[in-house]
Amino acid sequence: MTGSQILPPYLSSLNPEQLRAVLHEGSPLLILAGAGTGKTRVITTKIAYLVREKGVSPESILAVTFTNKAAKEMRERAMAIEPQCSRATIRTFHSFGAWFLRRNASAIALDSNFVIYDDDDSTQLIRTVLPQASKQECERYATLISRAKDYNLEPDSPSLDRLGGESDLRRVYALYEERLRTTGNVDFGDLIRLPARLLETDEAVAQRTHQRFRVILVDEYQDSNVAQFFLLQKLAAPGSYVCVVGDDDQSIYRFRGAEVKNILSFSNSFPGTTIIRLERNYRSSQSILDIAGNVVSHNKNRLGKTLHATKPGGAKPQLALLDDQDQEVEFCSHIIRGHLKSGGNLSDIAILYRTNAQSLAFEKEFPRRKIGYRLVGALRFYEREEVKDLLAYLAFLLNPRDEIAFRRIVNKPTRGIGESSVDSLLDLALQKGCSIMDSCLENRDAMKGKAKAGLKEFLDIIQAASSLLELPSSDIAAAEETRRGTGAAPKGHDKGTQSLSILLENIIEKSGLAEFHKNKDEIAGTQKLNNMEELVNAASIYPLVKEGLAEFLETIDLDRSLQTSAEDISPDAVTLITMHNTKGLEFPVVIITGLEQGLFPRDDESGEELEEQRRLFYVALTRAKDRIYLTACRWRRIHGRLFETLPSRFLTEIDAGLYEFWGAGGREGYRTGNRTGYAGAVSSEWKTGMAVYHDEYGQGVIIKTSMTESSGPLVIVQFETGKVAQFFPKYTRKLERIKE
DNA sequence: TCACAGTGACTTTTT
DNA sequence: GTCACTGTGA
Repeated sequence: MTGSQILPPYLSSLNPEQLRAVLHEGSPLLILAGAGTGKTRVITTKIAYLVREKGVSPESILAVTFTNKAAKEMRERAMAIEPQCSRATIRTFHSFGAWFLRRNASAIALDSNFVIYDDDDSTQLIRTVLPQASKQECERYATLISRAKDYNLEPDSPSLDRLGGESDLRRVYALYEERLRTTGNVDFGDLIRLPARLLETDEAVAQRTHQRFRVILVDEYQDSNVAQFFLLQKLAAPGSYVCVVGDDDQSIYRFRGAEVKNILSFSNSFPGTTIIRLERNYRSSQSILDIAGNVVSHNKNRLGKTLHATKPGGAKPQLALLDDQDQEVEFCSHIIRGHLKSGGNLSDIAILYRTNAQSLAFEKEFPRRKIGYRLVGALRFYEREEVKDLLAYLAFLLNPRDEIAFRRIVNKPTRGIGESSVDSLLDLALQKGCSIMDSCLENRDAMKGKAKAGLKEFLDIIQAASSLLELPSSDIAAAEETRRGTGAAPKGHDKGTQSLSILLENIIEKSGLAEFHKNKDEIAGTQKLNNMEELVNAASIYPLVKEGLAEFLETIDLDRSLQTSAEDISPDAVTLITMHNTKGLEFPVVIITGLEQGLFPRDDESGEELEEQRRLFYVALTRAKDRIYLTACRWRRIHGRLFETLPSRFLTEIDAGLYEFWGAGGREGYRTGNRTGYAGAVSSEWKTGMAVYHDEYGQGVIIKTSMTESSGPLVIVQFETGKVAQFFPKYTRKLERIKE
């Protein structure tokens, strides 16, 4: 360690590469930080170091991440070293975009009270511009438009065709944009695209922004998309310091527009870039890193780095070849029981899978076996009908041009306002260019019978709610204060100030949503009323003013991870989670299930997609600290049909010796009723030169066999068609020996 | 406006 | 196998 005695403790505890990354200055910096190498530590230390030692003002630092969780952690850890860091802008990309747009709203002809549309809202908006299209078509358009925005493409961009979408994508995209501007709202893509565009076209805004942010840091850079890259370029002035941190091997969001090229070619885009690799891994044992590194080494498109464990050795990963999902559950239960017996906790263990549907088998069986579990990611609180209903009332209060919110709530619960009445009110608003609320007020007398009464009812609800927000209040300044902060949820509001919860309660009662959903709960045994109450609770920390409402809605729109109190009741539980959702997490014991060809990877995945799946496997493997178990089932039920499968090609790619077969080599086998796992039997009946037959591929010859004691039999067959395939012969009956 | 049955679709999802 | 969309009929 170089002169560690003169460094303050927060720096002297870093390893040499980490320290170099923290101290670096004078050129763009790309930190290639492998899994578990202390990436967050480096970036937070760097922020603190700049403020503390280099006299950089915290206000001039902008650090962006992808998730709220990461932003929160980054802020807290930087503040722990240097409290002044609370004044730095540490946000997610999208929350920075929203902040930037509200602050510069007038420069881009937006009302700063805009609401952020989610994917579902976007789909609804497309439905209104394409009334003849089916919901599915509209969803497809919404996805394509969202992707177009990820790639920073406009309706008239020549390369829009490359998205491979429908022929009239341009037309629909243009219609959608026009309608979205009419509502005055923005979608997720706009939160990145519009700030970039504004910085490009408005010299004054650009100058102001460049003057303010002198240091720009981006975390998880491998997940950035083209639009985010573009925004980064526009944010960076000639004198700015740009530092990005990421791991090209962990880029797993291509399907959402993430562009690995951003990190692969960062040094081309920012000439003079210094690259620092962090390869000392503090999380996993060497055996785990060996297999992970071996897996990802099969990718061509990578910058390349090798992780070294600070924990040498460790248990080899174990592969269990199983019959079916029942055995998979049995196997996982067995591992869990064993772990508990040796003094471990349930929360040490994570069961990973590729698709959410795979969690079902575990969910069904674990309660019976008294295994507590925690299902991550599947609960979509904000997508629930009743939650969206209530949020739509709130959105409409904030933005009376919000067509999607209006359509959702005007006749819910039913008040006799039919579709034609809704359309005519909207048409009139569109013609006059006035808000939907104004259109309703102006035309209320022109409506007939039932619709007239219904509309009056609706307007009364909105106006009553509205008036709650317009009470004279001295807290607007306080709300502004919160808003100006770092994006953290407000800590609360002054005593004596009324809470936003009052507004939500009022709407739930007066609108009839309470009655409406209470009835549904009684019939279907659902928890809709409770879910709305959950939202009321969440609103309690915001003040009862328009700004408080805006803050509340933005937090909800941009941070959907908010857990309800009903969750997380069992503190010690096994984690059931998709591989995608594990990014950034770690567990002592990881079981990766469903390693079958057709499921992971899918058979239609090749090229870039296949490489991304391999990276996903890499991410999954590097979550483990001590132990990894892998499972592959011979029979897998998908969409209700039973398929016979082959082990994942990712398994056959791995060098023999990097993992062991579970149950092999005299280890205690396990039994499920009368059946035994396939892995126990090691066969030597397969030899090089042997003629074999396969149902799909026809005749072939074994060109290679591998038969190490620990890794069991593996044969490579060349078929007459020219195809070469690898098999675990005991595992698949598809391969038969041809008797001479 | 609602209830029903037939049809088809079905990865991953930070924001 | 499950869910949600879609169209029909009351």
